[in-house]
Amino acid sequence: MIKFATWNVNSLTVRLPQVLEWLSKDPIEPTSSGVDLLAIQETKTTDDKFPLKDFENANFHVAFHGQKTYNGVALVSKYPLENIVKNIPGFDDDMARVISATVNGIRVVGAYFPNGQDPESDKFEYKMRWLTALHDWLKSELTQYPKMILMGDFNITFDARDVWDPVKLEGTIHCTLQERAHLTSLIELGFTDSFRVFDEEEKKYSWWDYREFAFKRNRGLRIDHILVSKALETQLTNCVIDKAPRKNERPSDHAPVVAYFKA
DNA sequence: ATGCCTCAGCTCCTGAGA
Repeated sequence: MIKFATWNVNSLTVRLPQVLEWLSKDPIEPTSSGVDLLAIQETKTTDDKFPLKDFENANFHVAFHGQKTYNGVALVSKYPLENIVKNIPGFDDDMARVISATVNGIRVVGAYFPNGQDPESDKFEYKMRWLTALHDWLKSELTQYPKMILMGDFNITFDARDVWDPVKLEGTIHCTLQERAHLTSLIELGFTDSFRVFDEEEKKYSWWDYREFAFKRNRGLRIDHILVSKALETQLTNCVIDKAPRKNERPSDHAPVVAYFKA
């Protein structure tokens, strides 16, 4: 059994105790061991301030790529991380959004997709360019690494099932046709949305606004995803969103997503 | 309501998140 997870922690400095606690046991079976690899987004810390020792003391290998105030990604793994690559090679970007490594023969790409803010904004235009660059890069990466997992905070919903009020939010950020077309392009490279292999229910989300008691009212979006390549999908046995950490006293606005694989 | 909550930082307000 191999367990891979993704979690936008909204500041690793604030969430470190929760992350270490969450890593200590399985999200479904508390008596079972914790995940083997966690992709973290929004560490919001520079590399010199990354809590390396805290993870090493807990026997984890880590790879991180951060910056001041915003963004920042990391991989936390029980197994050594090989061939670490930061960001999208060839794409000029001053934001720390992607980190990749190979673990047990599986290529792992952890990504914090741009938010986009508003479909009319410059940030949305950047999001579109970033998505094109990611697609083109992964197309060639897949030929080199048939077993690949692309996971993180995508900041895109697949369809109405991923949106608490699809009518009200139609065409707004995370729900536009342009964003979803890019997501479809990624899928067409040969990826599968792990969550929908097992869960076809509506109203299952990975993010809830801090305001208006959105979590309590389950007004959320499913924007955190684990995509697996065809060669890896044969090993996929389950995928769940763990809402438990969202109930913590000082939670991230995102919940972690976990995918399970047979060896 | 261009808000509501949370986080970081050139910190007592602002930008960004989603």
